[in-house]
Amino acid sequence: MQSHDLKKLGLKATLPRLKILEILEDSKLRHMSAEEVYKALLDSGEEIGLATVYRVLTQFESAGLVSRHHFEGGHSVFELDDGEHHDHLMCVKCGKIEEFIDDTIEDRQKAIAKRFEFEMTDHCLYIYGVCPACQSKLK
Amino acid sequence: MQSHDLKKLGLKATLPRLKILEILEDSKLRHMSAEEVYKALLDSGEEIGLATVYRVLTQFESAGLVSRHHFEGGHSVFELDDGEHHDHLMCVKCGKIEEFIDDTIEDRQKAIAKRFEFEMTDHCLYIYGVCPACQSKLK
DNA sequence: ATGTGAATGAGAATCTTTTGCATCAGCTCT
DNA sequence: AGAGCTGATGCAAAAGATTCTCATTCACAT
Repeated sequence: MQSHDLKKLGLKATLPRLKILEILEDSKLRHMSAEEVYKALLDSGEEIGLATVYRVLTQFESAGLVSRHHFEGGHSVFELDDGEHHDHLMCVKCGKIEEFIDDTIEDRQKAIAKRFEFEMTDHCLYIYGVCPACQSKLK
Repeated sequence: MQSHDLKKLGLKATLPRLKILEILEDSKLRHMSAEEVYKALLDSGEEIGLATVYRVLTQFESAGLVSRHHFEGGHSVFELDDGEHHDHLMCVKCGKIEEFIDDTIEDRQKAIAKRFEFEMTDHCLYIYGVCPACQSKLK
């Protein structure tokens, strides 16, 4: 992501914003909490305040750059939004996350929103379970 | 719910637990935050501490009596669990919640968990949108 | 009725997120 | 490149949600 991309979204291309984007792009974790982003910034030698991380992530969310999820723990995690909607499958033991898309489910959701006459703005599906690796460990 | 039902679940039939169950059963809100349960208790003249409300709700969750959801706001809401799984459709303007079940979606979810070899423990689907009433208001 | 371990209440503590405010840094216009 | 306006940042304090500590009380088997 280049600075002019931020500008297109009406956001000044400041150093904190660029660095946070960089972290989100480079991290092997696709889903990071604000705290994790903050720690990653410190690790890469950037002095950026936690409050700024929260502010920037929220702005990115409004701009459609990232999406925010509330998994079972309660607190927010963020992931870069590539424009492709997808749903999540999460291991309740180790926290591993798999992503998937299912057109049948997407269609049914639209049908349901229509049946209740809701104008759908968003939707999310979380499946929780025990991943193969953790199943083996338990034996 | 009678006191012997709590005992069956391995929970002593204490006054706070009985009162909290009563609130959950009687409230017109199917989904209540801990704070809302606490206020309802005060309104009905019960002196029960907020910490107890949290503890009891968590115990009820473990016992399978209630389920906990994290809607977009982030904080927890609880609803009595009648054993019937269902999903949620929520108005982002007024907070109104509709419930539904869709067997097709349920089946697809199982198929997806299987494909990733996850042992599914739970799942939830939230559809967010604007309800009919709020759509009219906006015009 | 009585004893014992579990449950409660009150407040402190913790965790996550937001906010106020003084300072600083992008960006636009010379 | 320089000046100024405006929004962005950092820090610390605040706020909101939830959990924990611990002394006291209560439910219930005996």
